[in-house]
Amino acid sequence: MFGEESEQSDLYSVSRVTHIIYRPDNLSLAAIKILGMQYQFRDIEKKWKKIWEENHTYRVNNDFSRPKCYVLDMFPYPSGAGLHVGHPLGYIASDIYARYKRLKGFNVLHPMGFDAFGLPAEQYAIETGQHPAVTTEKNIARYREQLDNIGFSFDWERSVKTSDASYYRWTQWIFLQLYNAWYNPVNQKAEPIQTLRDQLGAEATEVELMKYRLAYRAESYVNWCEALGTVLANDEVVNGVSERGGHPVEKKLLSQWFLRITAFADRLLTGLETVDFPESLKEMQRNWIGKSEGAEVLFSLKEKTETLSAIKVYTTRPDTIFGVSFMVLAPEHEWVAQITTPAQREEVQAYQHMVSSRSERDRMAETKNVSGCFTGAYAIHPFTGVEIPIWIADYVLMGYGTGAIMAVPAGDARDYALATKFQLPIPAIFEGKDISEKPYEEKDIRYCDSDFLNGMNYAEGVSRILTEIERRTLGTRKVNYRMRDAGFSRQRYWGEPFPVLYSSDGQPQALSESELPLELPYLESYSAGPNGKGPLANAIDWGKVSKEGQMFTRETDTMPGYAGSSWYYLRYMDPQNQDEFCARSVSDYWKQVDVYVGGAEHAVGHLLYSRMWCKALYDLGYIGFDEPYRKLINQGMIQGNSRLVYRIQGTNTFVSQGLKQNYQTDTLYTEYSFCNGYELDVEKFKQWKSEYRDAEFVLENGKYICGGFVEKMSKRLFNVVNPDDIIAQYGADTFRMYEMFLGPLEVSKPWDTNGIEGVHRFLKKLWRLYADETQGLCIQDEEPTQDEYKILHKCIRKIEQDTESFSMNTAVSQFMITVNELTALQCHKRKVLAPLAILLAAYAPHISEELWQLCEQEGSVLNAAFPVFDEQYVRENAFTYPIAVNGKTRTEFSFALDAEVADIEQQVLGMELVQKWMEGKPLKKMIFIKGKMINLVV
RNA sequence: GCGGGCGUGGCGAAAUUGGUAGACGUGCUAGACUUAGGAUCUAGUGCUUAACGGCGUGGGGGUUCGAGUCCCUCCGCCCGCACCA
Repeated sequence: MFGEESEQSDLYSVSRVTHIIYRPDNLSLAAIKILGMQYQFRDIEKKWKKIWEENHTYRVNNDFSRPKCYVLDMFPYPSGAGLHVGHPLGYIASDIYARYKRLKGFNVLHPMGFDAFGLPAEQYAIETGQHPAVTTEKNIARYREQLDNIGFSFDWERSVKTSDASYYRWTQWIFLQLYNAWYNPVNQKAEPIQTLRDQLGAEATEVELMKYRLAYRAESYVNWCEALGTVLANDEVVNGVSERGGHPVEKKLLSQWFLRITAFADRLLTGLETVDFPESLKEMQRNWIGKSEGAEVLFSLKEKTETLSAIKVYTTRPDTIFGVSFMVLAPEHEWVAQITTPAQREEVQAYQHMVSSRSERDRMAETKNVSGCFTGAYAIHPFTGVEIPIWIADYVLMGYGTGAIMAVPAGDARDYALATKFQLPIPAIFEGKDISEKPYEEKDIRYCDSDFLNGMNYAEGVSRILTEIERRTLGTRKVNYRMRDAGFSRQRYWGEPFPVLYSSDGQPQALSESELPLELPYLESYSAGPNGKGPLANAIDWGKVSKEGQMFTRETDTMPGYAGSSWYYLRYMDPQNQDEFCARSVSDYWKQVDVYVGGAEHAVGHLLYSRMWCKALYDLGYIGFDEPYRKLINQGMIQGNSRLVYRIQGTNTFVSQGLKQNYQTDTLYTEYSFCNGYELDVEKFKQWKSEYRDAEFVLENGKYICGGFVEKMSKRLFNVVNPDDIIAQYGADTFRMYEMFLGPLEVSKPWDTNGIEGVHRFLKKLWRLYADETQGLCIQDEEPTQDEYKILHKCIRKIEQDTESFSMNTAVSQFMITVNELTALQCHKRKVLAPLAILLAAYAPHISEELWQLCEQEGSVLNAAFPVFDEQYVRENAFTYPIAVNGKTRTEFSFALDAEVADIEQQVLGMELVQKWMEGKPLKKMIFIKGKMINLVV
């Protein structure tokens, strides 16, 4: 029987954590009691903040003897707007998890830093007219202050800023490693460029090597954004406009640095199977990588030219080759000029001009209408020998496959559309499928009019045709990826300078490691340089370097925002290291990030790039793992709850929402903070803006009721809620618990200030279990009853389960239930309340510490161990009623804890009834809940 | 169009993963204590019915002793991708 062995102390005093986080030598217990017997959250939080800071409570040691846990948040851009209540949501969840794991005895790495380089910081600096270095520092200070308010357990001594030279020195260093490496397709890994030199022999030129380097320079069409004056990566362009600011983006041919991420495409794909990411995010990455398997097939030209004898197409449906009735090239394809007949030249050029003059956006909008133009040239079908006209059309993209396709109108919607529009033949090749209205794109087919494929199904057809194509050397199997190499140059000031020099002939030359960091020069003006160059081009002196008697110029572009964030999780492990980006022995200890919490918007940007960097560093032997994040959680957004008022047109009179249909009104935004729910505080509103000072109001039931809806939290919409205000009013502990209570972490939900009262009330109620407002401490030393232990253990189990699974919302509910139950029993017993204080440590750390002291426990709650859930007790009290044991039972001991004592008589009665009903069939097991039969196993 | 996810009270949401649907919190309604209360406490609160009861997890169908949960189908919403051959 539980409770008789006097082992209760083990429930909470097991100190498996060896290092002492805090010992309150400097505080007498008497002094603590005087703090007041009301829940004085301001004093409590101030006090513990100070103690934690003075004692470096959250300092993390690289103590290799202990099991590790790495809990990471996506670090923020320190923007000028500061934090709103939505930003810390994920941080709170990860902090709870980190604190919980610490109580469980893990050495927990839980750092925070700042992604200080990049476009947003520079744009903000431009807007405010200050130097980015200044605004960044200022913004960071503000972020830091706001974050500290919330009571996070970050080890700030490990903090990184991507814009610090001591940090970007290593960003540049990794860039050089990528530059000095290539992807060996035979070994399927990145290797030092030397192994390529060995293969190519002594005559390998720099130009040739550049075609293999993982960081390489090439001339290519890139996304050029005129308004931002810079190149953007594919993931920074959304629907044809820039992600930042929504400016138009066009294709421009430029010489740029790229990362050869495509070399890792297959591993980025297969690696997804080894990590615990949300399925939707994995799917996004799979789509972005866009692997497709097919074949490249050669179609000889009828009229061969000097340089071109055949058109190479890429297809994923080689099985439909007998349905080819024409071919299509991308309009900008270099072959077009070579094959176009004189008769068609004018028409083709007009079409090419039309296509190239359209913006990305126009082109996207035009997806419904097909257009195209005949080149006059013909190819020969490799199997039938039939002549096939060659067209150009803009639905064929230069950047994918070979930029040329074989058109099968019977099986492809776009080919079908073009064929219909220009009355090209649509050969039927699928038995019994009607293609008079639309093509047939499904794969449940049998072929007809397809020579040796006739009668086969899809699987047989594909296999046969591929064999045949390769046997006749008409082409090869080919895997294609939609993903492109990542543009790595930005014509910007606020980023990492490239550690390269250019000789007079334009050849890049890497700086040596001893020359790092190449510091970003301080510029007075960071406006764009000449000829579409970045601001660094204005730093004339900086840009010229004399070395060993030769003149060099520096790269004036900088690295993109994602450079620094691609490896920061490694720097946290060993942030002070002057000699390496991270010592191998240290990264071998911390290894992967165990839990990474952040927004889904980084799905195809940061998360792909950092996975690629990780793989490259792994291949080159710098780290011992090739996936950076073991588990990823996407927290939802907290949305704004906008409030609207209705002004009668042409007046300064505002009418309550319920009455507005009687008037002609304009709808205006008002501050969310002026409202209690939907009720407007009229006085606050009047004082808001001078134009409202004399405003009048038409009320309903004496109240002004606002309209409202949910949208993005933004200053512009007056729906921003600052965590500082909430914390000033309710305290950090209430704020933390409320954000968790709002709903599941992954789900987006609107902020609602009203609901916070309930959580605050809970903490006050909790406090009253320990201390009475009038009579002071009320903790008792009596032995708890069985019921009281039940309540505690139910809570231990639930908090443990919920915290492990990031279901913080139900964990908070459980705390409320527990406190309600203990209050009802008027339980003030130390042996229940002390472990309860520990259970709360992860969620509401300040009050947890305070309550622990009220229990007159030595040391810090953060040094205690998580209470142990007593399985034995629960097993012995299971209320299942086995008739016979056979196989699986649905009843676990977990259910039994909640059950009231089952009424045995009722069970026996139920059993008799069931046996009657079963008419003698063998009954092996019955399962009861509270005396009611609910399941039998037969 | 393709892919992923979702649909439960006035609202945010629970539901031991197939086992008493709506825990917990808000909101609302009473009441207690109060000079007062935006403090605190107690009770009630899915719909319907005077009551017994009946009906309830987007609609319809199915599997099962039993379905919010599994299957089929329709409807609605959200997110991602979108001429990728």
